[in-house]
Amino acid sequence: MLDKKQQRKNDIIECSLALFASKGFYNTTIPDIANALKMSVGNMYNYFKSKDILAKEIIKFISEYLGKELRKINEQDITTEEKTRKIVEIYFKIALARPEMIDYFLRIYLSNREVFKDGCEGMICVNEFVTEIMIYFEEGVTAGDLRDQDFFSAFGLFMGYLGGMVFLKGESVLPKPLDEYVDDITFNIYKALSV
Amino acid sequence: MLDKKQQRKNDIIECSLALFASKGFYNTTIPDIANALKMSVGNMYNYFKSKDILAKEIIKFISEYLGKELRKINEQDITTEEKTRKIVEIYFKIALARPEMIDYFLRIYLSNREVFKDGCEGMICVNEFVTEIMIYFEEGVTAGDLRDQDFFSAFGLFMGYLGGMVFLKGESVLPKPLDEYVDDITFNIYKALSV
Amino acid sequence: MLDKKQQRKNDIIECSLALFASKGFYNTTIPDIANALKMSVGNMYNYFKSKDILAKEIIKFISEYLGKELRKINEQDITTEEKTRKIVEIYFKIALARPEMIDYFLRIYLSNREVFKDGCEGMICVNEFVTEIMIYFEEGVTAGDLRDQDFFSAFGLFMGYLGGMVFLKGESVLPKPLDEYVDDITFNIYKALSV
Amino acid sequence: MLDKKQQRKNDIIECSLALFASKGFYNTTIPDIANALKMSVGNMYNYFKSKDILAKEIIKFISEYLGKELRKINEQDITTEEKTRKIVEIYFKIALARPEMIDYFLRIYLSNREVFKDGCEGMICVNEFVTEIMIYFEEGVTAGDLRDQDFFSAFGLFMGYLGGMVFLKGESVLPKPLDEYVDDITFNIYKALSV
DNA sequence: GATGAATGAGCTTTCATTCAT
DNA sequence: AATGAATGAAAGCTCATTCAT
Repeated sequence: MLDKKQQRKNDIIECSLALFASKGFYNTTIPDIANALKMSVGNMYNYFKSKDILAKEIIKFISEYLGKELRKINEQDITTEEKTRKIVEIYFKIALARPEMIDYFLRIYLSNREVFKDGCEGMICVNEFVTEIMIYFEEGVTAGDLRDQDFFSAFGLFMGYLGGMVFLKGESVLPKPLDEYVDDITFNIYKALSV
Repeated sequence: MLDKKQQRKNDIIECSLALFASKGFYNTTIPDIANALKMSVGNMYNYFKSKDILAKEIIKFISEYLGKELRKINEQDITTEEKTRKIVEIYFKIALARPEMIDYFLRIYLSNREVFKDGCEGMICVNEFVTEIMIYFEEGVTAGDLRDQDFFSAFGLFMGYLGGMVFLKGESVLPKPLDEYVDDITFNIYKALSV
Repeated sequence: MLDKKQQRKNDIIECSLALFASKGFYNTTIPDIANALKMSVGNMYNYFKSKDILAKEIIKFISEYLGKELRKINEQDITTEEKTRKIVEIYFKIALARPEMIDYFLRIYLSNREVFKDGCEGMICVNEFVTEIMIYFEEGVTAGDLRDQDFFSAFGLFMGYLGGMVFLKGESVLPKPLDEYVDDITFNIYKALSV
Repeated sequence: MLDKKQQRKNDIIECSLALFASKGFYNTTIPDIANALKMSVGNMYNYFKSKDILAKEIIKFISEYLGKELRKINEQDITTEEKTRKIVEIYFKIALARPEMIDYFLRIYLSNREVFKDGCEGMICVNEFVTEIMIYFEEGVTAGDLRDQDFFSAFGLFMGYLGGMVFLKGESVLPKPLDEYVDDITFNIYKALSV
């Protein structure tokens, strides 16, 4: 039974993640979600006590997902430069295969402070993901590949850059598909961060 | 009279810019704005036919403002590296002095596609600002300072990075004030983009 | 204009007073009231910011109404016994002519503490009415007609008694019309309270 | 088994009595009650077919309880005046020891006509209690102690008075504890009702 | 140009009750 | 008897927009 309820929660998360990402938080209503799930509105509230709480669970879900992917890369026995490329690759791969995840991150989570104010202070709800970037960075420094600078300065570059590219993609202004930028971007990032 | 009307429009833009940036688009109501301006709700509609139109005028206003600042830099007779630094500086300076502008750009414009869909396709409403970055980049390439790569690849790095840092600032996770990052960031960007 | 808005507020108070008294607070909805007034739901909220606030305004309205009636009696130059009878009479008269007032007092105000908790602590919202009873009592004592006892002991008797009778009337268990009880009740009260 | 079921019904009654009295009928949900009893919502309905029915069973329960206490007094071989005092005493004693009972009576039963409409017409559900007051009154008259007046006139005085005092207590406006009013109140009531 | 009352659709959330297990 | 997920109608309240003045 526990499993079944958890499965249902997951369904709701996946479904509302897609809806929020594509229509925005305030333009997606609980009836919209319930409808898409062929579930009654009232029953939704048996799983998530409020729309805000649902939104927070989603970002945690995404952070865990991204974190796991990054962990796989961090665990590989490859050079920092190769890791850099793989991170760029996986980010764009996810942006392609599951665009709702990156979109949610960029457009819902980052932009609706008021929703995430209570319970996601700082980077709590996104901790799993940030941690892996931190590990990537610190191991790179330890290995003598990356310059030892303020972590956030490096983090801002890496993630701002990738996010920015996905934004541009979303605006349909990129002349080439995202994956054709991997070389350039990896090169730029590594050039910027390396010793 | 025309001037007076234009002045009034400007007041509305400045006021709603501040409100949208701090509370979000959907959490700022027309009565909120009217109230802040000590103006009647109905009268607001004599100046802007709808909330969405107002939002679009605001982003144009910001783009023009930022564009002008960048133009001043582009017009200076300094090295590309110096320009790079000055752009970083002015961006952070504005983020400090008029945070609502950068916030609006990052949290309202970039995140509420549905609002800007009709009328701000591509980068139309933000054209003035993007153009200056393009000029900076192309002149840098012409001067032999910057590598000749896809513009958006460079744009994404530059703007994604700066935006990312302001986001981090907003989340209060940065250990140092923004301006203390200028050196690092300028260095990283220039390192990434230079030949 | 001020007058017109005040008039409208009054209409709403009178109408919702009647509805609350007859159907109960929780069984009367804002749409019910709006409907009865041929007014839109949204517009109701231009006059009263919430259902609770409306409920509080109503009890103040009633208290003022009752207070004024009692004041007229207190101001008369008659014996305490005659005043006693007149108070009983006016109470029953109002219970007959405007039963919603007494009903609201007994069934809405006294029974829904949670609604009146904030803003009507103690007897604030009912002050006008209680004050007059207090005056009646103290003048009676001063005149040497009433025993000098704890005010609330006298107040509880007087008002509990009258309220109780109206309750019984509401339950349709009284064999006679209310006004035929005036003699008995006046006699009992005066007998109880007099020296 | 039957006994066990009856015991369970009793538990539900006691528990929901407390909840209704403290939070109000409409602010107490079936899940609230089920929760407090560590029982499932569905199972509650095996014992009481609806919330309204539960409410009616509760008032009967209270009436029986109060009735029994009064009966004990009526059966004693004491003067009417002594009986009067003992009734006041027991009423306040219960208001102190089991305030939920008196509160339920005053705030739930008397104020939510719509709930008790079908099944508790007149004073059916409260019959046990009223009967004892009637016996007290009639025996007092027979004994030559009380004036022979309309029963309800006397009942309203007695019960309205006591209820009023408990209301005042609930509003925290009484300067003294309830039991210190026993003398005054007994005196007033007996003075009013006696020949 | 200016006011603000009025509209009404729509939102989030609640809850008595049912029913499959 | 017991569980608790599911239903769905309805509640309080909001707000972009209109319009009579």
